[in-house]
This record gives sequence, structure tokens and C-alpha cells, in this order.
Amino acid sequence: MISSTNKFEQLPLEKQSRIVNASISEFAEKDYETASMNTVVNQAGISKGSLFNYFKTKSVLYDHIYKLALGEVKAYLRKVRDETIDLPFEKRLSKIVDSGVQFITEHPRLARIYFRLIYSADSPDRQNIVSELQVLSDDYLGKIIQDAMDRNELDPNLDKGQAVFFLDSVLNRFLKDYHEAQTIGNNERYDRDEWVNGITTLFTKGLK
Amino acid sequence: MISSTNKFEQLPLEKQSRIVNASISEFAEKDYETASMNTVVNQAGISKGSLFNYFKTKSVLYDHIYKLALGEVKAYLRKVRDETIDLPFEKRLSKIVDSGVQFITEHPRLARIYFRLIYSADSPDRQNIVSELQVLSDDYLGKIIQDAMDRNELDPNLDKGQAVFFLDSVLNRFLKDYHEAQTIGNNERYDRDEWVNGITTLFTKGLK
DNA sequence: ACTTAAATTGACCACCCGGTCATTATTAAA
DNA sequence: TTTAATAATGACCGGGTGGTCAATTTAAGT
Repeated sequence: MISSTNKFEQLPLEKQSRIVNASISEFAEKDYETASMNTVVNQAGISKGSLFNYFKTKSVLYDHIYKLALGEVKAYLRKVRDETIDLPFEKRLSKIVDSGVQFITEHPRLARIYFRLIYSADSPDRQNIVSELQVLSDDYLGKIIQDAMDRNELDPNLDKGQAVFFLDSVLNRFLKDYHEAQTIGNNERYDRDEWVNGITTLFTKGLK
Repeated sequence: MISSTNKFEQLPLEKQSRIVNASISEFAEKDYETASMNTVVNQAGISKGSLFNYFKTKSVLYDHIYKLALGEVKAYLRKVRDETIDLPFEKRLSKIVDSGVQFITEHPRLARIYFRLIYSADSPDRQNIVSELQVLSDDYLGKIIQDAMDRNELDPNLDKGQAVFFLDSVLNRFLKDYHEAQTIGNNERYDRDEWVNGITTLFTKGLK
């Protein structure tokens, strides 16, 4: 009775998943403003009144979905970070990229929602969401960089914030392009190994 | 009579600029689907029928505006490239960043349209536009990289495509963040000199 | 079996959209 | 000044939106 999604959470799981599924598809396909509650309702096979009973407004539904997407992303990231804690920077980076590619392949719709969120979507509460993501990313990549610095794989005196920024820029951009290429069907435009090798070289030795 | 913007181009310049201005504001503020022709019409102080007489459809108007924005961006880029042709890589990069920052400051609305275009906007014809931009960027940064390679400022054997990709990722991300920070009013979050120094170091020496 | 409470429905609302076109206002030609 | 041509207008159209709520179906309690 406290949470606004309480009614939804008490639904039979099968019905929940139908609704979540339809919502993910819709928010993946269209941006927030253009996504239609009618489409969600039809796809989920429930009535409009019910959906608005479970989620008071469109933005509450969106909130639920994007948090779900973000949770999945976070789980993936945490997992790969913990599993690679003893690997050197290069191997680690490689695994992170692999993990990102894997996520995109297994959850293309969630990935799309994620990228929509990051790259200039017009979601409600965007400012807060983006800054939250910023903190998340800084924290995550910050630890990776810090570990590499501690092991003398990277210059211990470098500006960590900047290093994180560079890494984040390149990683996100790569995954975004990869995702788009995959969406279009333009598979294997990117050779993963070659690319991972390139970026580790860039970070450890530069391009000189 | 051949071009569909012919009617528009024969209008008094003052009227043209009122319409262009209103359109830029609207397409900068909202994404394509959400932008409203009614708003444009009201802001420009003309009737709806007239606007649809000058531009047959919304997408034709958008086409006109985005080409205009892109033209301005290109002009800026060309200018700084030609002016810095004799400078070393580092100085050149610095000037390019400066130029980008200057553009954003002088034309914030056009910058917003540009970023909207690049980062996952739902514009009509998006695929073609993005790939056109890709070619543009590859060409532009490719020449910068090539010059640096020719002067032995960068490894002559490096993968040029990759180098362009890295540079593009970092530059675009920086400018996008800068633009957003400026839009919110969060000025001087980024120290330009420090940042330019960081990226040239990254590219020439890496982070080791 | 009957009653009551809760869940589900979809017609309906006000609003906004892109686009049209008969009507009106303006200009040019005679 | 009258006529003909051209430009500008805004009421109007079909369609879609997020959201509501009286009516109906389903489930529970006795």
C-alpha cells in the first residue's frame, strides 16, 4: 500500500511478465514521449484501465522499466568486475568489453533503453537519472583504473577522473556503435579482439 | 519551381529568418516527433497554411533546418582545419576543441540539434544522416591524424581507422558534456586547457 | 445460494497533432 | 478603377494521446 507498484507486484507473475515485456518492447522501440500506453496495453493483452491501475501514470511505468533495465546492467557489470579482480588491466578491459557485447546480444531491448537514456533521450527526470549514471560509471571504472594504477600498469600519478572519462567515452561509444550495427543487421563490422587490443594499447602506450 | 523550398527562398529575408529562428528553437528544444508545427507557426507569427505552403511537410522543414545546422558546423570545422594546418598535433587538437567550445557557445541551439542528430534522435532519414556524418567525421579527423602520422608525431604504422574512432569518441563526448553543462548553467565544470593537455598526452604517450 | 468486496473493462474525455482548403486579403495588370 | 492572379489565413479534419470512471465481471465470505 506504500509503494505505487504494489498492486502490480501482487499480480500473477505470468501477467506481470506480459506487461513488463510489452513495456520493454515499446520503450525500446520509441522514445518516452512517442511510446504509447495503448500499444503496451494491446500487446500485453490487458485493458487500459488495468494498466493505469497498476501504474498511476506513464512516467511511473517508465520508471519501473528503466530501473529494471539498469538493474540488469549493473548486475552484469558487478559480475564481470568481481570475476576479473585478479586479472591485469588489459585482460580485464577485454572481459568488460566482452561482457558488454554479451549483454547487448542477450538483451537488445534493454540495451536500447539504456542507450536511449544515456544519449539525449527525453525521459522524465532525465537530469537526475543521468547524473546517477555518471556516479555509477565513475565508481565502476574508477575502481578498474585504480587497481591498474596500484599495480603500476598505469601511471600512478595520472588524473584518475580524466582517465575514467576517456575510458568511459571510448567504451560507451564502442558499445553503442556495436549495438546499432547489430540492430541494423550489420554484424561483425567490429573485430572485438582487434578493438580491445587497440584500446589497451592506446591506454598503456598511446599512439606514438 | 524545382526545389521544394523555392517558395520559401523567395520570401522577404526578414520573414525567412523569423521562420528559421522559430524552427531552430523548436527543433532544438524538442526531438523531431515531439516538435510542433503549431509552435513554430505561432513563434514565427505566420499562419499554419503559409508554413505548409513553404514547406510541404514537417520532415521537409526539418531537413532544411538540419542541413543549415550541419552547414554551420562544417564551416567551423573547415576553418579551424585550414587555419591550423601547419601546427603540431597537440596545438591543433587544442584549437579544434576551442573551436568546438566556441561553436557551442555561439550557437547553442544549432549545437543541440547537432547532438540530437548524432545521439540517437528519431529524425526522419536518420540512418542516412548518421552515416553521412560518419563519413564526414572520418574524413575530417582522418586528415588530422594522417598529418600527425606524416610528421612522426603519431606512430606511422597505427591503425588510422581506430585512431579516428578514439579521437572522435573522446572529442564528441567532451563537447556533448560541455554543451549539457552549459545548458544547465553549470559553467566551467571543465577546465579546457587541462582537458586538452590530458587528451594529447593520452594520444601521444598513453596513461602509463 | 446469496451477498459483498475487489478486480477488470472499454467507452469516453479533453487535448494536441500534421495537414488541408475554401475563403479572404494583397498585389499586379489592364 | 476594375479585374485577374497570387499570397495568406485559420477553421476544420481524422487520428492519436494520456488518463478516467461507471458499469460489469470475477472472487470471497457466510
